[in-house]
Amino acid sequence: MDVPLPHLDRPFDYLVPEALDADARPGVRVKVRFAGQLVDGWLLERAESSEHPKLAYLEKVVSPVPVLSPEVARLARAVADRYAGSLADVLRLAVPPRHARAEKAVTAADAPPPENADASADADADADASASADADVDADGRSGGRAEVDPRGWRDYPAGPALLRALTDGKPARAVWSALPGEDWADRYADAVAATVAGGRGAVVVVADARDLDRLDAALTAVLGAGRHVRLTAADGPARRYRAFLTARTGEADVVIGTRAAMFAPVRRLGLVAIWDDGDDLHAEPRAPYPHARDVLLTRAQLGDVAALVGGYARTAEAQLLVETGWAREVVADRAVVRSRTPAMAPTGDDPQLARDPGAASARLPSLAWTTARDALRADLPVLVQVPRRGYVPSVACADCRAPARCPHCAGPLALPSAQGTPACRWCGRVAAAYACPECGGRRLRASVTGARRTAEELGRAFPGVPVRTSGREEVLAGVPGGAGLVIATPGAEPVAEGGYGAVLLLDSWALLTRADLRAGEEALRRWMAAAALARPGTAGGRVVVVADGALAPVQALLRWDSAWFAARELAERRELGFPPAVRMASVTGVAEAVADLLAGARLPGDAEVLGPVPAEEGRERMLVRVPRSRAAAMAEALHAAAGQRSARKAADPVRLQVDPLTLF
DNA sequence: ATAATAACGAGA
DNA sequence: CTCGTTATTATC
Repeated sequence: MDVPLPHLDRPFDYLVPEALDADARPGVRVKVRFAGQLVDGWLLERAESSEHPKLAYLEKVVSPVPVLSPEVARLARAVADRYAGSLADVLRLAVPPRHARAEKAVTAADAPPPENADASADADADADASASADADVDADGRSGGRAEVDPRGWRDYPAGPALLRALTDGKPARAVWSALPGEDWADRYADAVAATVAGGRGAVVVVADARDLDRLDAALTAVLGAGRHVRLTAADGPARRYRAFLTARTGEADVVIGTRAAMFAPVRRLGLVAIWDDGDDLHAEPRAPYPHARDVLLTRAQLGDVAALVGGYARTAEAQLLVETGWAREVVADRAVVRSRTPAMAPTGDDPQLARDPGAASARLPSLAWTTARDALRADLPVLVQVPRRGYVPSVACADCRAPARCPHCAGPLALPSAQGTPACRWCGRVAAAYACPECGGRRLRASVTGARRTAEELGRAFPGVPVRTSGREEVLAGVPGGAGLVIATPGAEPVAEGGYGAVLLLDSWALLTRADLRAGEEALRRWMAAAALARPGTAGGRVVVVADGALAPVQALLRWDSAWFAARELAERRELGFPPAVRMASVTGVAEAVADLLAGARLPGDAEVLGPVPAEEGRERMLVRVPRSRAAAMAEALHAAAGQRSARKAADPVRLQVDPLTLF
């Protein structure tokens, strides 16, 4: 039933009228009379009999195309359960809205045996190159005794060739991959997909944004040719999206790549799920029940005996957990290879007062950063400058060592209610009157508001006569030429430079590191590594300057190019503090009475801790529930059931449930 | 939204 | 005790 009410989150039985018998197959969209009105629904399965005494008839089959495959139906149920959500909400994410014209075009081209004509004169003059039903590989998949995929690109990683072999052999290998700097990750993913396809199976690959998707698309086209894979992304609009979806559903394409809209893509004989850069917060779905692409894909792998590949330059704490629990194996390069590929890296002091360097016209670049950039430009090499975007949440940090201040009781973030007030915890509300920094013993606190106001002009003035390009929110550059030039980019928008950058400057790290966020360190490292990966190796003159204290752990991890070390440390710390992914958390947000009401009705597992309240956006508050990972399912079930009770009695004020919310503070 | 069902209270 | 009215709850 396509209603999001949690108390209706279960199947209902209907009679199938004779006339609809043929079309009423599992997976089709239907309309049924429910509580007097016509509602949309999904036909999950046909049964001989029903427990229910008086059944109504199915009103209509919306379309005979079974858009919900049994595999995806099972996955959607599992995702709903994990996230304390309703199946209907997940299905809304999993199956794109029907587009009748696109459906007609695809089924018309599909129903008669393999026809080459692209009959979509009506659809649009779409340059849908990757979806064209071009014919050298046919839909029978098997594509027989195809030679093994050349593992050359994976040879830098001792476990790499074995991974490709396992994929071709159809084994459910699970890998956490740490990419080397300078690695062409899209080519490596294309190898993995090709290896899977060579074994007669399909693949789903999810990336964070359109730029990564274009890169992967190009790499796959080079390896597989056009027609074998299809792009699935919400940015393509409803018609194209639905069309790509159907192309996968019918088995015409057995590889689906896309942004998180693709995570539920119905691929036949699925053999591999993969995600690139799983730390990017674009992988978190912003609509209920807020599933994360990594978790959806891993659930899919788990349910279906499917291989999984989680890769990035930086490793997340979640990926580290997969490694430490033995669920996945790490695929990493030897230290010697890492050293030979890494650009020369150096930290430099970041105190704004130090920036009054006589050589730097802009007075904002520390001298090491300035000279490094100058040298690269003189060598006719491009220089990348990474500048964080403005608008990070202000928080409170130790005035002496700048460690974020945490509550001694529950490790929540401290905040200063007023300039001269006493710091208080934003989670448990306790006042931390006698706060002493656990790092350095300092007793003074400061508000860490970031004032990063650097602009391209400002930096351009520091290097007169050098062409300056910017890449950011409004306009993202995919690539820049190899000669001398300055590129100013915000994190995630760094263009690839031909031949690699001669220098990469990472500025304003302080703003990244003091963010009131559990993932601040991990996120800073992720962004730095993504930028540093674009530099030439040190042996070819590539240099990276990070404007940060070299003693800080994320900086250390960058200098050594060792995000596995950092992720392990991070995960250990989260175990200590009781933070995800070491534990499972859920947040309950709404007006105070509603939140209290829901929690009062929730039969939470005995060892659940309830933290809060914390003020949330206007008038609302937020409570956090924390359980050991072994109780995760029970917690989700209890919260979903409690939400069901409330919706059944039509409680007015809505409550938002989020399992593993992206931000905790 | 609407129908069934349970709960309740007044009057016979 | 029964009937009529009103809250409650399930909705194939």
